[in-house]
Amino acid sequence: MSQPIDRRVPRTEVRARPAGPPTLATVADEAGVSRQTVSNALNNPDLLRPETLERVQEVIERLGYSPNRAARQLRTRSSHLVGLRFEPAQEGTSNALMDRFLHSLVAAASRTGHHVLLFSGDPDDPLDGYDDLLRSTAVDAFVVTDTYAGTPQAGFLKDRDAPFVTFGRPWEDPHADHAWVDVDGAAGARAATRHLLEQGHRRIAWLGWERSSRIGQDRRSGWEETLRAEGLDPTGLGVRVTDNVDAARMATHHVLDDPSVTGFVCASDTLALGVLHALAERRLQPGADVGVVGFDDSAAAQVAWPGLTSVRQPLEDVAVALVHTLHDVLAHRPVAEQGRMLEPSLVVRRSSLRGWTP
Amino acid sequence: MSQPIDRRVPRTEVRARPAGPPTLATVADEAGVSRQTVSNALNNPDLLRPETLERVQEVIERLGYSPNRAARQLRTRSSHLVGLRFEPAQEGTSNALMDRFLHSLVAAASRTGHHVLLFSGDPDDPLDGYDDLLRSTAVDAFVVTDTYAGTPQAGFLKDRDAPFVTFGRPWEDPHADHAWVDVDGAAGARAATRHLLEQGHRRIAWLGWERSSRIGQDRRSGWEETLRAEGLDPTGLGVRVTDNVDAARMATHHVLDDPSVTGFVCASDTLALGVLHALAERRLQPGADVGVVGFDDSAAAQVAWPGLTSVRQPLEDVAVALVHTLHDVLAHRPVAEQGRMLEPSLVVRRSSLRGWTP
DNA sequence: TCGTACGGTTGGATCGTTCCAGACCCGCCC
DNA sequence: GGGCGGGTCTGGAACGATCCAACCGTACGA
Repeated sequence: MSQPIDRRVPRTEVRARPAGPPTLATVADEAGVSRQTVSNALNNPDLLRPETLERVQEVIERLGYSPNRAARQLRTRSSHLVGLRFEPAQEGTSNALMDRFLHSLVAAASRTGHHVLLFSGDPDDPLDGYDDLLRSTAVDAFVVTDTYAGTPQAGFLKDRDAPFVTFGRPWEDPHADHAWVDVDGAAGARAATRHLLEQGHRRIAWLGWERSSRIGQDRRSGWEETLRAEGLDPTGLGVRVTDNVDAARMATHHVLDDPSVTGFVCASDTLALGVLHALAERRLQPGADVGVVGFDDSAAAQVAWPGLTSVRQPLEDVAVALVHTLHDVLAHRPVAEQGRMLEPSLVVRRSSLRGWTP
Repeated sequence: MSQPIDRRVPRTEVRARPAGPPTLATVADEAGVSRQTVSNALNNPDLLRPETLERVQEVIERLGYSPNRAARQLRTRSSHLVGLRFEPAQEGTSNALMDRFLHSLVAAASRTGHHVLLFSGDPDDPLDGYDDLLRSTAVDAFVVTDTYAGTPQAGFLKDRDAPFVTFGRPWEDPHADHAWVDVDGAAGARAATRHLLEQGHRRIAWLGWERSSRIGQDRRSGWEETLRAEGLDPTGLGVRVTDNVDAARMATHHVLDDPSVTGFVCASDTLALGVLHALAERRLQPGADVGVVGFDDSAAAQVAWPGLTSVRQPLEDVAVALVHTLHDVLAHRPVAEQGRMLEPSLVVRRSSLRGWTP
């Protein structure tokens, strides 16, 4: 009878070069210290004697060691991932917000050692996808962006006490106690309207969305109160359409049948482009004949002829604020400000300037 | 002396409801089976007796159990995450490709149980960010999108034998043996040029990028060979500028000083919008007077006046092909086709149609 | 001299899953 | 009746990190 071969590998002996990347144990062996010491070198360097720290760091550097995320995640219960449900921009609208925002978010998150995990979900179910990630403890927190009317995500996530921050204030429930960051749309519309007033326009129309859009209502209120503050009557100058170029184009023709109207403030760049289309069809010159201002400063606004003045959201700042807030939330620290409102700025191009010629 | 309090918790006893989500052990206890059996119910259901399977599934459903991703990732060494380095679209260009592509990728990946992890990197170092994720075994594979001249990522990743697929063929090295998916830019330019020929144009200019852009050269070749096939001479009709509206606008004016030119095929929508600007300045009508075709069918093309004809990349199909290929690569299966070339399509709008009036 | 406090370090246990080897039960065949 | 094989299920070990309790000198004060 042959002896069974002992395949066990003694733990303390130096093993053959492992197949995968080096582990913490590899580093510890190599540096002649224990695993805990290496761990401390990474997470609590000030606990080590300087020369020990240096020696360990040298080995880490030399072996190109990075801690295994899965192991760390399993032990610490934090993945350093932030989940974001990613909806596509609708075709036919110029919503390039997401691109800019997303990059800002990725950059801001990376500064705190986090990554962004994208997921999708059934467009008809705003909650789809969240639960899976939560139950499998795949992400530490969520950034919720599509906070349209109702925002069921907030309640849903709070019920499971999942950490999250919304980009968009809680419209429905002003006493909601979750953290949020938002851009002051009314202030943007105020700036846009004031700008057209300064250009000498008196009859300035509003082209916006249906009444059900809280964001749209907010922006509209900025237009309305600016006109009133100037002693002007907005009655009959506010129009509501769906967010699409053609609907805006047709509505514009209707508005322009009243020749006294010479200015348009729009709830989106898509709508503003519709206004520009109508002007082109009427052979009116944007800027000189009619002033037009859009909203969001999308890529389309930047390349449209003759250059579309637009309200620009400070998405970089939004991203930084979101990450900052998440940081507090994750540390179970009381969030400094529960809601942070940021100011948009106006990017002036020729569509609102009187004195230019093609 | 007081006895030290024994704080140990007996393993076999039923513990109080745990704080976190249910684990595999919870399910096993509840269903009266071992952990392995629950694991099999999830990963190899056909190993279980039907009634056992059903019982386990019922408990899983009832407790709302999802496997902990970190633990699974640690054990199986696969995270089900696909890394994508996310570069922002340049301001002032209308590159809305990323938005559409990204959503398609997220959707395609989710169908195979994968998520997309975004990371950023030093814009000056195309390799930055990859190594960290690799060494910490945070992602299973990469999708590489920015395969401009050189594509150092491919060599870098192959050296560490990290699984990856590129969106973009290996221009520099046609014998590179990594998997890729790409869109046939020359075919797109051919379709665009043919379309303008069908509209009756004979002198059709090309507005493209510098010679160093391989993608640009590829697209240009489609224009050139289509003209030649028609017995037309492209000499003097090809112009190279940087990808920005104003450069294109000025170049267009220069080209239009030769009144025989009545058509433009452009390497990007940004350039095509520059052509439209020049036409507006000359009071020429797009479509009727001069035919214009862009490339990429960006959001700006869709909302520009009077509607910009453009070559549309099948990004949804690209994403599906990428994920499909990754699937093979990850299974260490020989990839069916090393490179997959997809055909773009032409979206016709009024900028290239003769018979329309504002 | 001894107890104590403390910085630095150690090995074992643990997170939740899958891999592995083997146990058990049943029916079948010699 | 015993051996065999296949279907089903079990318990221990492992993945690679961090948490924890304890250990070991040294310095200090009583």
